Amino acid sequence: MRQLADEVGVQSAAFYHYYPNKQQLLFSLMRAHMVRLIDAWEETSSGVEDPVERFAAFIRFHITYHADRRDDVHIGNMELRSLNADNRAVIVALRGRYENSLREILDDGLDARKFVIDDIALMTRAIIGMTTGINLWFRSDDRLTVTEVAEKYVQMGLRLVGAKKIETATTGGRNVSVRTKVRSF
Amino acid sequence: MRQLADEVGVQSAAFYHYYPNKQQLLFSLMRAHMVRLIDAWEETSSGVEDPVERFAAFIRFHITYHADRRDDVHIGNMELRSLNADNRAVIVALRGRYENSLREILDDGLDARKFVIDDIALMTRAIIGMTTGINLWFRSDDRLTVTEVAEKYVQMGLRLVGAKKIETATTGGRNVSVRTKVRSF
DNA sequence: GAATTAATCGAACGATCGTTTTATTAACCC
DNA sequence: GGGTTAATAAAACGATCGTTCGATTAATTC
Repeated sequence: MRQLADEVGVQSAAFYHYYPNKQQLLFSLMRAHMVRLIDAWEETSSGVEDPVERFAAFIRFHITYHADRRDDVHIGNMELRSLNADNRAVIVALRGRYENSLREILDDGLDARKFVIDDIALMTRAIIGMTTGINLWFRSDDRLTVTEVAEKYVQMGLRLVGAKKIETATTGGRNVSVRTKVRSF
Repeated sequence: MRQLADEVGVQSAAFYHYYPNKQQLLFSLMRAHMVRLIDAWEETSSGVEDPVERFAAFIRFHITYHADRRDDVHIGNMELRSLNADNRAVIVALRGRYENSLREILDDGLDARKFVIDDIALMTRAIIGMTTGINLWFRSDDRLTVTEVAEKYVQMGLRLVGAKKIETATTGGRNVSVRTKVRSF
């Protein structure tokens, strides 16, 4: 708390005027993050109807959002264990709501026979896992920009759900297929 | 330290006979875990030559190992930040070695024209992310056993790397395609 | 502009932290 | 079986933790 207060330029006691304790402060931060995430996706996705495009938009959104707000996401993922049972349940529920929006896309795409998916629940988790992993390694000064990474993940995602290659107006028609075979790790 | 000592049934001071401090204790645990992981994979994979089968074996191994040793893996992933720079570098290097073994499989499969991959580095990370995410949600009393989950992930993985469906002697010829469309989340 | 409330400070509280000290018991060696 | 080393215990150390207290300053209200 003293460290946080320092960074804000205030005494640690001042915090307790706004939050009853450390737990509540953390919880507020995490809930605010989740709400922002959900809102941002709903805004981004509004108007995109086709399941395939919606799916592509989701991956694009998820990756860029996670890359832009590394700290929020990191705390959101790592500090779940520091929440008490009640607070954790709230955050987990919000996360579930977010992940559900992906699942619904998969459902719709399946109904529209645009996707070929064996197990929707698993596919949802696979895609969330695949795209969230980004946060562990992505640095903006790497060989690829966020947008490039996102676009490559969209392609991988489409393959994963068994969609035909997307003919894109949204991505500007550049159906990139650059072969960047880099062996160094 | 007192809590750990309690669980071992000993006084906290006794620990300091074996480890100079808490940092070293954590580091030893994490390094031991990584070494076990790498060794286990090398044992499992020895003798499997075909890139496609090797790839399937990797996913199968990764998932079952992670499901069996949830605690080790959880500490390995979550406590990296608690290591000092030097120790962290060692663990990260070991993790890199492990992930490299997947990358080599992808390289080989690409050379043998068994895979279609745009960006090997990204594909490696996508697969690692996708399969490691398991740990966040898998519980052994879920609707699927570890083996079933692993097999489904193998199928998703094969799709991701653009491999033709695997004609399996190793999986016992059961080319399962059960359609478990479950809508509840 | 006096009264009230909000916001902050400096200092302290008790609890807990990683670690050390000192002493005692157990195991091993020639 | 006496001497040495290994292993543990009990107690304490100083540092840091989250939080509270009492006092002071800033802002707002009527």
